[in-house]
Order: sequence, then structure tokens, then C-alpha cells
Amino acid sequence: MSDDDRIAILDLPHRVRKLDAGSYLVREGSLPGVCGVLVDGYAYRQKMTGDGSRQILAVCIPGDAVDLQNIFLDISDHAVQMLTRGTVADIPREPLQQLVLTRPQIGRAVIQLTLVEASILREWVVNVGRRDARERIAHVLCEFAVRLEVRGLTSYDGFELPMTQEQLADATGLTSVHVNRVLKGLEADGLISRRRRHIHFPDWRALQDVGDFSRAYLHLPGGGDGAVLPLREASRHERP
Amino acid sequence: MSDDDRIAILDLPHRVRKLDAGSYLVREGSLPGVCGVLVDGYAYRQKMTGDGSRQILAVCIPGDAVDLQNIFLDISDHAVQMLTRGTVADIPREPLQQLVLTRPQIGRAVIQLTLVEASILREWVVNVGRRDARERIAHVLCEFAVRLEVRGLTSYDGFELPMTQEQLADATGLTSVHVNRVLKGLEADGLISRRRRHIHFPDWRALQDVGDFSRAYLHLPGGGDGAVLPLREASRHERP
DNA sequence: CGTACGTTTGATCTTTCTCAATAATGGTGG
DNA sequence: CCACCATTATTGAGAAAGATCAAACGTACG
Repeated sequence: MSDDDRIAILDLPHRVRKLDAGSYLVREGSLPGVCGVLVDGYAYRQKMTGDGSRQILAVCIPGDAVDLQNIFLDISDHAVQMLTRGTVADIPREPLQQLVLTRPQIGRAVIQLTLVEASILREWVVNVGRRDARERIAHVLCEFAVRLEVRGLTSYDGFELPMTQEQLADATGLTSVHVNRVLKGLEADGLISRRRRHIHFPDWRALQDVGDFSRAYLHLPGGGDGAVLPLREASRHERP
Repeated sequence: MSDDDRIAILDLPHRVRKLDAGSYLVREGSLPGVCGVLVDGYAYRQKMTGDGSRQILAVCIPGDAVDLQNIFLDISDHAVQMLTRGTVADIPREPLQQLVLTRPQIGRAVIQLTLVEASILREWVVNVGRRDARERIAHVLCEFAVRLEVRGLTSYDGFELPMTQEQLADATGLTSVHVNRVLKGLEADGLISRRRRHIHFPDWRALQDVGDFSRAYLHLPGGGDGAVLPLREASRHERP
């Protein structure tokens, strides 16, 4: 992308908002006039079924665009809700559309973002459709860790999982009770260690194996399957 | 889209191929140089897990573009395989990319196609993650019927389901045995009727209720939730 | 006409859910 | 700073949906 393109993006009008945990960025059925970008904090996409149960479709981390869908489609087919308190920069639809449609390199970048999101969603289907509870949880933890790592959001001793076990259940198609038991099982087997919501991976390789995790579907630059961008060494070893 | 844009699309170089059932359009891990458009026949997207089970992610029907992903991403993260014998028109990557990036209206259209696919995928996650077997099957049948209907591919007495119960199982995260029992249950309750793979809906409204199906997520032109584009009357009534 | 594939059925076994109760934790107002 | 409250986490017992295993039955097709 050219400097010119970058400047055009930074020049986009926008409004920054602070949001509490639980507040909605987008409601299902609404027609948002802006595209939000998560500056700080975490959010999740969700859909409800007719009988009131919830399925979490994706977790948004700082730096993610929250409504790329809604720039080009009218009615939002799902809701986006803050997982934690945080900050969002809202960019109006029209000028962003203009940029995407008239600047080839920006268009390419936005399309790629959209496609990577779709790829993550496909893996999410596989996770929920064809893996057992233990694999599902391990997989979600791996995915989350790698995505955080790539953005530089992990610390030397793991990361803070920004969700309750109930939300983890809604992400994996399980119940919170079962999630709790599986987490305890993973911990008992030395695959994770926990202090409150803080998660640490004593044996990153083994956890990936349990979760049937391969980072290929994240389409990270540099490609490869773990060789190029492994979790940093420091986070792979137990602190005594 | 302008006539000019339409002509540009039709002028795109392409090669038409006939394919047998089971042949691959795209393999996971490959770098396809073309974007296939299904002219005739059905295909499905799939991913395998480490232990060899398969998850079907989407069914492609005639008129669908099969590798929109692969125009802008390099390594394919999933496979696409023919469900039946059929015909595909392959369009080379480069000229298609050019068109999408330099012609705003074509760009918009392709982005919208991509986003609708993502929306369908989100509903697929909900289906597999949060609905029971009966709901899942009913939902898949509804979705398929509506998508066929919109393309004018259903007949007055239902449609031909182009997949085995095993494939239906892989689409819904169930086993083929259980799919069989659920299908029989739906039939016993008068929600569907079957002759071989031919499916007919004696009570379309009831089936939608069972499957918790609402067409909103398909983002069909005309919006609405069934009022605008209902299944045609003829297909809603039993033939004695 | 036989073979391969798909469907159907039964019996049994697991995983996961449900319901229910208890314990921990963090935030809040006094 | 402390007591209290609302969440969240944890645990147990029993129930249920769906998986697994195994076999028989059709049906299309070479």
C-alpha cells in the first residue's frame, strides 16, 4: 500500500467512543452507518437462536474492524457486543466505501481482511461441528493466543482471557458446566495453567496437538505452519 | 452495474470443464490460479480434522463462484469438491483481480457476494453449535430450498437433494445413522416427504419453524422475511 | 447377475446436558 | 477499610441426545 493510501486512511473522519462491557456495537437487524475499529478492549460477534441460546461467532481483538460486513451490506445479520470495556473508532460508511472502491490497494487490503475473517469462521465451523469438547477448548485457546501474539498483546507468562466460562461455552457450542470440567482437565494434564482468567501454556506444542490446531487458516504473513511465527519462547516456559 | 461492466465480465477469458462427482475443484493447501464458476451441478466446501473426520462448510449451487477467496489469498484453507457431475468455467486470477480492483461497481458486487457467503457461514456456525439434530437438518433443508428457489432450480414438487445422508451428516456435525433417524422422524411428522433423494415440503411453514429458519441472513434482494420471496405456491402443496 | 454404495434398523455405550447446590471473587456503597 | 451483593466458578448426581458397532436390506450400475 502506498504512503498516499495510508494517509487517505488516516485522514478518514472518525469519532472515538469509550464503551462499557456488554454494550452493543452493532445489533442484529440494524443498519449501522459507521464501521467501528476496536482501538482497545475486546468484543464478540454473536447470534441468538429462536429458543434464546447464543452462539459466539468470533472474538474481536484490538485492531480489528468490527463491521466490515456492514459497509457493503445493509441489514446486519448478527450483533457485536463488547466483552470488556474499551474504545472504538467509528468511521462513517460513505467515505470508507469510496476509498475501498476507488483505491485498488486499499480495496485489496479490505478484501483480504474480509477473506481471512471468513477463513477463521470456516475453522470455527469445523471446531464446533467435528471436534469434541476438549479439542474445541484447546483449539479456541490456541487460536486466541496466536492472534494476540501476532498483535503483540501477550505477555511473557501468557495472556488474560477476556471471557467468562459461559462465554467460552457459547463460543464452542457447549455448556458452561462442561467448559469448567474440560478446563480443569486440561489443567490437570499440564496443558494449561490458570490464575483467575489468566491463562498460561506450559506445553504449547502439546496443546496445539490436543486442539488439532494449525495456524495455516489464519493466513498470517510469512505463511508457514508455526516455524515462522511461533509463540515467543518466553511464553512457552513455566515460571516456577 | 453498468452495461460496460457487464460486458467486461463476459469478456473475461475462461475455460469450461466438465467434472465428475467427487473430483476436486480446489485442494486444501493449494494455490489455485483460476476462479471457478459453477455452471452446472453441485459442489461443496470441506475441511478435514486431524483425526480424519470431515466438516462440510457450504454447498455451492449453479451460478456460485467457487473460489472468490482464492482470488486474493494465496494458499487455499479448504477444499472444494464436486457433489455431482457438473460443469465449471475457470477464470484466470489476474484479469479478474484487475476488474474487481479497478471497476468500483464490480468491486462492490464481488465484495457483497463474499459478505453474503460469510453471513451464510455464520448461520452455519449457529446451526452446528446451538441447534439439536432435528433443528439442524430442518434448517439445512430450508436454506438449500430457498437458495435453489431463488435461482429457479426447484420444481413444482420439491427438489433433488444432491447429497447422501453421510454428506448431510458432515454438513450438520452429526453421524449418518442419526441423520437417517431424524429424516425419518421429520417424514413421520409430515414435515417432509421423500422419494429417493427427492425432497418435498408438505408444510413449508412448519418446517421453517422446526428449523428456526429465517431467510434474513441470506441477504436476498427485496429484504423481508419470507413475504417478498416465499417458496412458490405450487411447491407448498401436496400432490395426492 | 453380482458388486458397491447408500439406506435402514437395533442394541449398547459415551459424551455432554440439566438441575441443583455451594464456594469463590470482584465491585460497591457506607 | 469492610460488609454485602451479584457474578462467576466449581462440584455432584441423574438424564438424554447422539455416537458407535453391527447387520440387513435396497438399488443402481457395470
